[in-house]
Amino acid sequence: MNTKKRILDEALTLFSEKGYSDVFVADIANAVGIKAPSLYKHYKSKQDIFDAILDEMKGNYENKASMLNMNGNNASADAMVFSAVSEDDLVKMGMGLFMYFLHDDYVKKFRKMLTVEQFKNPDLALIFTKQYADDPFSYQSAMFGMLSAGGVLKAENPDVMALQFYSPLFMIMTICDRHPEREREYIPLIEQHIRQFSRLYKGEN
Amino acid sequence: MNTKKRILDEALTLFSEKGYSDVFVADIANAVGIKAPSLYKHYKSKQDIFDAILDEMKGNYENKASMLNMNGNNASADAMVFSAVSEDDLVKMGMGLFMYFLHDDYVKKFRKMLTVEQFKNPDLALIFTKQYADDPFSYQSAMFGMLSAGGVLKAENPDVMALQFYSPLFMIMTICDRHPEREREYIPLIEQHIRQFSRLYKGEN
DNA sequence: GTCTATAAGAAGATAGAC
DNA sequence: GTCTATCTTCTTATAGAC
Repeated sequence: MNTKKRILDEALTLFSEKGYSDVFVADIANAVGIKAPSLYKHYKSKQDIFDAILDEMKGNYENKASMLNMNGNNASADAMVFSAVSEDDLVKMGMGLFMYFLHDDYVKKFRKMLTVEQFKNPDLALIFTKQYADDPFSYQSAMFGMLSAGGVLKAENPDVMALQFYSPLFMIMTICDRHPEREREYIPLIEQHIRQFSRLYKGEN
Repeated sequence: MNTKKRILDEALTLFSEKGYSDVFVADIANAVGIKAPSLYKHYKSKQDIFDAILDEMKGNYENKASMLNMNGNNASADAMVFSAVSEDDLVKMGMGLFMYFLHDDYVKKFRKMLTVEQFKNPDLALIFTKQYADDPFSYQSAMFGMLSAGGVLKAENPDVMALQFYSPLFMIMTICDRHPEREREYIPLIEQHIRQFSRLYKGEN
């Protein structure tokens, strides 16, 4: 891989663990296998590296979001697919979403960087909330709304349904970011949650 | 208030917003209203201030946890209190917990500091998970278990019930930490969540 | 594009007067 | 206990050879 791209990858890895300020230009260079001054041939400053990571992410996100049907723009189309949703379908969808967010290396590192930088940088706070709250809520709320309207699920507030479906996934993801070794303990709980959710909301038509 | 204590308060405020590394000794001194060198008469280093904040928190937590019945040690006693729990009781308990966590100035600042320092410091990661996951889960799981056993709520997995009850509170708290102005939008959703939860799990005896 | 050498400045901490 | 002055170290960034 070319050096310019490798700098971004190593910098993201370091920023996600130690935060922007505790990563020194020499650390990034060392991870790439060059000396610090060489790095300035590729980026004009440390801040420039950070900005390039953000730009790269913005390019990636819309693609991934639409791939995962997470952007809330096409929920009505997706609801057709889910109109005959079973408990197993919901488990598959929820576990797939959870596992992707939790294990995709790039997604995980970027989320951890957002986590530790969010209060210093309002832009990152907005990105975090959009990617991990607003977008999932908006998509899932639309989906549960359709499923309720179709009688597949009970006629309850779809915003609340989305909150109750997604929050456990989000919360356990944050725990696993801190303690990857506890993943084994929590994965079964996620599946039990989704099955219990499905049972509780099963329509009575 | 004495200077030694004020240093801790101002340092916590700064650490919670900017993280340990981006807060300079001069910033803390300035917030207190003294010059940086004076600060070394009270603490021997910047790290010493951070450690003192942690020690102070450890002294506070057990008291507050037992006050809030959050430590999971006396759930059986509390379940008696809740054995005749109504939807309004559950709303009161959930909203009280949420509002306390979200608005208590000290609790909020300490949580934000844990958030931004968690990946650098394994001790902080453990404290975060204990205070915001393990302790609430253990208490609530015991409580819902009792309420299920007493027929007040359906006989479902109490660990999952605790996860589904508490995760939305936790997740919305993290959103409000980033965007305090969105609190007005989310508080009604929290209440709707608790009422919907209560209705879904209401026992059929 | 990578290196060594180094400038420029920031930040933690100490010395010593008051 | 607070101050001014200062030391030391660390960190970003540049200069210039190869």
